[in-house]
Amino acid sequence: MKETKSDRTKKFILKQVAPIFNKKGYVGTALSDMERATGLTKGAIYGNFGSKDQLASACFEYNLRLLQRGVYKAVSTKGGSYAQLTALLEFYEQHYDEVAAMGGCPLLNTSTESDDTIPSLHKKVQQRITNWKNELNAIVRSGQANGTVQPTLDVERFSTTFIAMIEGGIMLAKAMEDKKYFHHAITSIDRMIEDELKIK
Amino acid sequence: MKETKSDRTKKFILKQVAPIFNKKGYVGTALSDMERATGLTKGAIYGNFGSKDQLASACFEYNLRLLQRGVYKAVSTKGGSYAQLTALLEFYEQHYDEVAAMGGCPLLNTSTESDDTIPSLHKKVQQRITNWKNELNAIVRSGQANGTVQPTLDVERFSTTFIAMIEGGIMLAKAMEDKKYFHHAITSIDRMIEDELKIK
Amino acid sequence: MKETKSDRTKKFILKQVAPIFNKKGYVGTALSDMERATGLTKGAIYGNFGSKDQLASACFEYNLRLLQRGVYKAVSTKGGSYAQLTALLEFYEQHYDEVAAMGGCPLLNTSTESDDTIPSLHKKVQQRITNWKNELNAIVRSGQANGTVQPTLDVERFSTTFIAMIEGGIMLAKAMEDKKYFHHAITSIDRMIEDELKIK
Amino acid sequence: MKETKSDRTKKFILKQVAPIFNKKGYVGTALSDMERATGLTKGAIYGNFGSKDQLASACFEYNLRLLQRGVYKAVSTKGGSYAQLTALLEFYEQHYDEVAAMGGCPLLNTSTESDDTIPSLHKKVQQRITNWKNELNAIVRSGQANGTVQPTLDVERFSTTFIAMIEGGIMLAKAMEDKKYFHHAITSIDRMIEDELKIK
DNA sequence: CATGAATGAGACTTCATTCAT
DNA sequence: TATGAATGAAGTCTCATTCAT
Repeated sequence: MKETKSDRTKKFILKQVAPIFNKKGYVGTALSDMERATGLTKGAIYGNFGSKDQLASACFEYNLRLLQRGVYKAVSTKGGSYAQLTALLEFYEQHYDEVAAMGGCPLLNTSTESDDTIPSLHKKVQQRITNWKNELNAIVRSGQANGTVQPTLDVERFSTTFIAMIEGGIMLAKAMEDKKYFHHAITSIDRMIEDELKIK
Repeated sequence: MKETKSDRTKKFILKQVAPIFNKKGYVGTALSDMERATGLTKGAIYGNFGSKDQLASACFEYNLRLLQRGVYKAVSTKGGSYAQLTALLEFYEQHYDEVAAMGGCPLLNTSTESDDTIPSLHKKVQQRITNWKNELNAIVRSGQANGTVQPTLDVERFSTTFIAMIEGGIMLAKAMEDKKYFHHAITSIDRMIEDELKIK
Repeated sequence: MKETKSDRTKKFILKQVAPIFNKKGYVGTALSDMERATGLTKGAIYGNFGSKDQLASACFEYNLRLLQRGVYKAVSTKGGSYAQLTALLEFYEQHYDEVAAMGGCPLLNTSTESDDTIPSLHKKVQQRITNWKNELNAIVRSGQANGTVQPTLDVERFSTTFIAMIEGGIMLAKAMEDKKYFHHAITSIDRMIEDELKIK
Repeated sequence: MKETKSDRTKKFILKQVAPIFNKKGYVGTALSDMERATGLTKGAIYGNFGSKDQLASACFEYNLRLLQRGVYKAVSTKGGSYAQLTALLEFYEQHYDEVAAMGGCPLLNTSTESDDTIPSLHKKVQQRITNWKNELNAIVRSGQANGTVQPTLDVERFSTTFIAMIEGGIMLAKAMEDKKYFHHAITSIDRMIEDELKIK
């Protein structure tokens, strides 16, 4: 099946509009912003996505996929829980500037804006967080299974904390406009792995 | 000098409007929302605060003061770094429901909305984060001074991570609508204190 | 009868507000402008003048009286039509800068703003124009009576043209921000007197 | 290129709105007035003109073009300075009722409202006055060149006075609601031509 | 598929005015 | 008298959305 013209336009719109949504938020992003960014008319945008809502959802997923694309590559080549977790941390640290430039982590941004007000986005956020957590869980549990990770570890707590530190670290670094805050978070996750996962 | 009627009205407006700003954000909160919440007219609101901007700033500070009022009390009665840090964690955990009910942590919410778009709020967020960090630094350093805390600890990293975990934990718990995610963060901070601060 | 406090306040308000009305017009002048200019509150202004309308009327008269005060002095000391007319022209020319600084001729400004929209002011404008014209008529007719002015002159046309040139000259000078345009008008009136009034 | 729908709507809006601006002034004309006059919505008006300011400017030019269209025709068919000047005066006199009906001379109205407050309009007024004056200058100077007009005449003063009398005359006639005041001005210009331009 | 033009609701803000104190 | 506080209407402008072409 060939890629239709519509498919190409859709992708183009997403590429231009997704970072705006991430920076200015759902309510803060106007269709006029999108017209400016794409050079298309409102009509064209509505023709390709049925509503602001649907476009916002698509942008949210586009933004996340952008980040995840690299993650999979980084992790999948490694064997062993520690190698994979370390690869993750390295990946995040290496790509912080990109994330900052696109307006921060879409999960964090969308989450704080949508949780009390925009159910459709809120639901998507929940799914993504659950996925992320499950992947971390899997990595750690495989380590427990092959005896390289502390069997008594509360895996859920570890994964949750891992995510919390990444997101909290991004929030701090973005707010303070200084990536050292994110670096601190990464270092602390590393220490947590050392202190809580390693078998001494 | 007595409390004027204007003072009372201002406080009343803040009390009614601050949680709305925290839930719906700066852009998402309309003056019509405020009219509904206060029973006052736009004119009255503008008479007491000069603009949406100024009211938003005042609400941000109101929301934070609300949280901090209890914190000071909780911490100031304790002696010793560990007791103070533990008191903090206990306080946060005990008040999570309130924070969730008011729409989450104002620092987190305001930060993610304002960092790319609303300079006046962004600046206030930076100040508050800096304050919070400095207070944590002070607690830990006094412990180092009296020999109860690891002298080699990177205090800045600890405080930063502390905040990141609190904020990341709130974000997760609110997004997932399950306070256990916040509890995990608290527990992990506790472990971090055990592993990194305690002298063995 | 002593001047009451109310009288003093009224005068003070007029003095501060009248030039604003002249510059910004009736619709363009807001009560907030008046508060700023007087340091008084809306309530005080309403207490002394019952409405924006009444205050505007009072300001119109205040502005005109300001101009006329000097005119009377300048003319009344002279004897003879020519001397009086020349005194008038000299007076206008000497005071152009003041008039420009106060925002132009109140008659002209109020006239163009009010003629299609504000009956109360429009009526006052008509009265003032009529007065002005009658005074000019009287000067010229007394000259005709004592045989110093052309008896065949159409006095009404002369007086009308006199006023039209003064007002048109002010309009041009203010619009072009160059008093030479007013000077031209004065010169032309002088020539008109020479050509049409003088008996050769 | 055909006339687009937008062009037609723009013209329609101008036609309906321009006289309102001329009568009620820039500040006095509200968007609601325009909605009423056109039957269009605010959105439609803003879609065709970007702001009240731009629409006001366009209306000012529309109003003037309306007047000038006839002037050119009237003058261009005549040869000789006197014939042209007389044609002008005749034209003005014949069209006074129209001008009165549209709210007076746009140059006069816009000038007195804008000179202290609306720079964009003020600038346009200056340009138009300059043009008008230059055209009159050209007519008179061509007469001087071919020896039919007094060579010693101060042409600038003549043209300036011509305009001042037209505008002053309109102001008086509109204020007094009696066109005889304008007629007087026209007659006086005629006399000025007789007395100052003609070579005896 | 995309545009151009329009809508109607609602945004933030300021207006003239009132009235208890 | 004058103030402080409030009102309700109206101001300009932008919003998301629709639909004929």
